[in-house]
Amino acid sequence: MKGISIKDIAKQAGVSPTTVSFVLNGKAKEKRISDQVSKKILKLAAKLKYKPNQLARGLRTGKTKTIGLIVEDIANHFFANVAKIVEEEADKFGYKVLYGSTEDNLVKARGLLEVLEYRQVDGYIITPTPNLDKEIEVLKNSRKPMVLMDRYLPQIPTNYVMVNNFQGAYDAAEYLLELGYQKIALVTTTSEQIQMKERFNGFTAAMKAHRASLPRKMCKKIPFGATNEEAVSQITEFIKGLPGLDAIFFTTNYLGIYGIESVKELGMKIGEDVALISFDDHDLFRLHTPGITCVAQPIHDIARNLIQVLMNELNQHNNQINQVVLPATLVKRESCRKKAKTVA
Amino acid sequence: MKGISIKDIAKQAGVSPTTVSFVLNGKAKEKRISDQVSKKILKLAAKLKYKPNQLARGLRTGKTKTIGLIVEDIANHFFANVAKIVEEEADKFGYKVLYGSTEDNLVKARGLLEVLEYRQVDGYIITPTPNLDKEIEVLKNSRKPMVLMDRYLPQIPTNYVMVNNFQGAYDAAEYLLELGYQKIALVTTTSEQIQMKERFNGFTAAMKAHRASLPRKMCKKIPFGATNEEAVSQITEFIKGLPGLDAIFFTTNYLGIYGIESVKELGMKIGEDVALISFDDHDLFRLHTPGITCVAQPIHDIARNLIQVLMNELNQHNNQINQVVLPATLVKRESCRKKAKTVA
DNA sequence: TGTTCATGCTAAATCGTTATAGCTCGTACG
DNA sequence: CGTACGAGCTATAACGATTTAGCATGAACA
Repeated sequence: MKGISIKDIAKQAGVSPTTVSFVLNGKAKEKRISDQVSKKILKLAAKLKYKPNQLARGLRTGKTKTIGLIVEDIANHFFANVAKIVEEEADKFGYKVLYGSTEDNLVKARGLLEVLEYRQVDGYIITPTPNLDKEIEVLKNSRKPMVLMDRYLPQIPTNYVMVNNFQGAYDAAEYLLELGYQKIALVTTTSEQIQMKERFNGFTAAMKAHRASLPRKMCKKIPFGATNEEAVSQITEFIKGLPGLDAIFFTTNYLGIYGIESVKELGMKIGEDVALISFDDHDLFRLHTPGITCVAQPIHDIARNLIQVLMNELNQHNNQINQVVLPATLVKRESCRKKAKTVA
Repeated sequence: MKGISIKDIAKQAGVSPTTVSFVLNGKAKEKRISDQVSKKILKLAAKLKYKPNQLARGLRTGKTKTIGLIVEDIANHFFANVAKIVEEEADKFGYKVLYGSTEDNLVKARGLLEVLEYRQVDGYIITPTPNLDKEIEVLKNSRKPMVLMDRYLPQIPTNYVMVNNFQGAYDAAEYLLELGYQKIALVTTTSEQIQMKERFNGFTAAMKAHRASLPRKMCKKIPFGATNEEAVSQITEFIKGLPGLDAIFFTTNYLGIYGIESVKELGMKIGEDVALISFDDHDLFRLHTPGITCVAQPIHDIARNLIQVLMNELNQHNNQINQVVLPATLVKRESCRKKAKTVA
């Protein structure tokens, strides 16, 4: 049950395979193929439902029209949504997407990169894990089209598309202050990743700018590999140790989710006893009662820009670097409200 | 910057490409290549980090070691999780996954199938949209390895892996009755898809078996394409029209989520004024207060079985059909509780 | 008549593998 | 001495496209 090949068309049209190839690649004019012959070939191709063999084509041209997408976790709301748009956008350019999840694990990331090389993908969209620098450098030096997402490697100048983590967190802090919250805590992870650092920095910068204080004891770092239960209990203890606390900022959505659990465990009411605000949106935040205020990433824009940048690289090997930083938007829900001024 | 080919190894080893190919494909013994030569080739291959060109190999063998995964929506919790495990499991067999979302839209599904054929995937995992029968039939007749997920087409016997929708819904009904609920309603969609029908049938069967009634007016069908607001308002109206209602079963998670909103809008307390139970788990159900009881699908098992069945097809073209139906599990949370008997 | 040139097409090489058919030894056997 | 056989390897033809180089043909021109 073999498919129709260029030879079959050639035979039926009474011309050579070369001619067929020229016509089907739109080079009829350039290669001076008569309109008569051109039309005949085009008609036949349509009639026989000719589909070029991508393998043969790829073997000859060295292009697979495939891009590799490496995410942290495809089952995660943010990455799944980016992946979806990436796939749709890539499709518009005739590219398919091979994906894989790293779980933020260096070894897995290496494995994925290897498989993608093996598969001869034309370009890469990568969410780098910690310590992936060397591999990224290699990719960069071999001039493979590549764009990083969600985070970048400060030591290596590369293309990337990210949200403005600093600004997003800054806005979150300002918003809390504006509403009158005074005893504000922050929960982040021990991960040294740049995006987490920038969220932390943005938040503290805003606090400083408004002469509010964020002493060390108001900041909690949850170990990166912590289980659900560990994380929740650590946050619970942290909150317990802070009487008078009136708002908490979480630097990422899963921490925010743990936070909701912790707050409930303590019998506190979200939005009344304590305000919650988290980086990254989530279905849960939207549908929770009360809704959880958050700093949302522009998922569509991120995905679109990723493909844009990659296609740029793919089509013209200029060595200009594209670094896209997109604004985060504050999504206001009921977990933060105007606070009646209380005497400290 | 071309890669190392079999020819390079051949040249350096002073043998023919054929010999190299034999050795690297583990056919050294069979093809009577001496151990000496074998070892030399293996060493060289390792030293040069030889990676076979998948395109050339695929062109020659007709296999791409790639499978196509068609889901309803990769951004959806259930499908994203299945996709993740599918990717991991496929990797174990040396397969990569190309994916795409249909949005349950026939035209998109057709497009995806076309692209996947074009890409010469070796096998398909498909979540069929409504009316995809013809395309599935074609695939089946061309003997392409294929397995359906989440739903099947009653008219066409094919491989599939699904949860036991009937049993899951049956269990849900029994559980509600056991807890003492009496005035029970059901909310489903107008979609004619088999999995929805079976959930409906399972639920009604259990009711009948226990001589409980589920008159037509206690069943609500929400139009498939309804927007958030429309759905919520329809459910709200439905509930309003049923005084004394004490429990509601939703046939899928997004309906359950709408249901939560509706109940809240009406000022009723979940688990107290009315019990909620939904098919399909969701982060939101787990983290909601009170937690929402649901019938959960065994995501890991589903993904593992999908790959299992597909690999079976891929490796041995027996034409035996594999239909795997996995048990659903009732996840008990606080949205349903023991009800004090009331006088009707 | 012979050269030049444009037109319209094709032969053949190539990409990197795999698979079929067979070649060249040396040895053993009658 | 001839030949049959097995061991150990290789030449070559695919797979299906792209691409380079170039072959006919006829018209134009000197």
